[in-house]
Amino acid sequence: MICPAKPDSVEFSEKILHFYKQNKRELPWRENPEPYKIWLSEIIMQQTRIAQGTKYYLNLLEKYPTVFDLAKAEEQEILYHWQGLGYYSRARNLHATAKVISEKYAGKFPHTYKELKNLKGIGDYTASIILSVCFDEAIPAVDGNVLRVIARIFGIEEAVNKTDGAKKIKTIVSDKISRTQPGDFNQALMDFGAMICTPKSPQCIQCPFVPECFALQHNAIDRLPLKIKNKPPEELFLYYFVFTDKQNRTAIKKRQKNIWKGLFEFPSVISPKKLNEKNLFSQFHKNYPDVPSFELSPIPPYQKHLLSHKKLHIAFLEISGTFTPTDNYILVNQQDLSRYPFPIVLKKYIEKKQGNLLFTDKQ
DNA sequence: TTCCAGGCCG
DNA sequence: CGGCCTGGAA
Repeated sequence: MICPAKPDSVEFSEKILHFYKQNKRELPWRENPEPYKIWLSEIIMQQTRIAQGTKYYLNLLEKYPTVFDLAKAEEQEILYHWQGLGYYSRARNLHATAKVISEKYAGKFPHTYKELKNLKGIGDYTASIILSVCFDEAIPAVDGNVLRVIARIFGIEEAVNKTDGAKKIKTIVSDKISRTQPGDFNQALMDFGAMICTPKSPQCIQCPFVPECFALQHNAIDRLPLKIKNKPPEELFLYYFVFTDKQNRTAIKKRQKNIWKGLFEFPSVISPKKLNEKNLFSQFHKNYPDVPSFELSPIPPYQKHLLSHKKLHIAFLEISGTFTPTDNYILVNQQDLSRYPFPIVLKKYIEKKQGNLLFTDKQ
């Protein structure tokens, strides 16, 4: 007896591929998908909106047309081009992997999941998308969009940001994935999630899965996918000391660890609690005993800056005086600050300050 | 003003 | 499983 193919499996894949054919987003790295471009774009697009990431993709591809160019570059230069994109470990890992690809693999990306995953910055999702899009391997690439789409259509009640829920979803996609066009299938699911099955107010009116969608039938669109909330971020007070000496120089230093690792910052005092001027001043001199004493002006208003796990309150103290460089501090001319990679809050502060300087110069 | 989305690493 | 960043939406 002949066993008919599971109708729903064929149908799911056909529906999503049909959607993709009609609605595929035209993205620069999709035009002619080489592994280098797919990899570069995927690393950039992790945790990033397409609109923001595309600018960085085009710029980085222009600066580094091949994996060899990227491998040859200085890490600091890559971080410079990465400024403002956040999650800077992606840029450091990008560089490390470019070196491995160009040296160990002669510039060609490996074709196995295991080898790809061993490369820094390439996790399950990115390995899978490279394999399916570039090498036609039928392996599911599950990103946040896919988690949402599958959780809704198939009624997955487990939290999708926990191992159980994610595993369940991966199993479903493994079953549904098109064996003939796995790359298109994976990208189709993500586009569908980004365009139709959106986090808030999804466009169910345009959805081809209305008849079978669990969430729609059970009035669970707002409930699914379930996510367990993280604990609220810890508060942190960050005091930056922006020195201007007689030669118009400012002290900066590369961060060695934790937040913004690899980027530059000013001498600082960090405290879990708000400090008054007296405590701040003594804390500063404890951190930098060699720096001559100076007049401390009142603490200016704090700027809030939210990270996923920390709530920063930042104050910039502008000091007229000399900073004696200790450990890795360097003295940089004010107008050259923009050559160094800074976190976005500092970059904006510097730009504003330089704008002010230009303005006062013209007076 | 707050809330939230989005993969990888150690 | 906690740490890592930013900008856009609510």
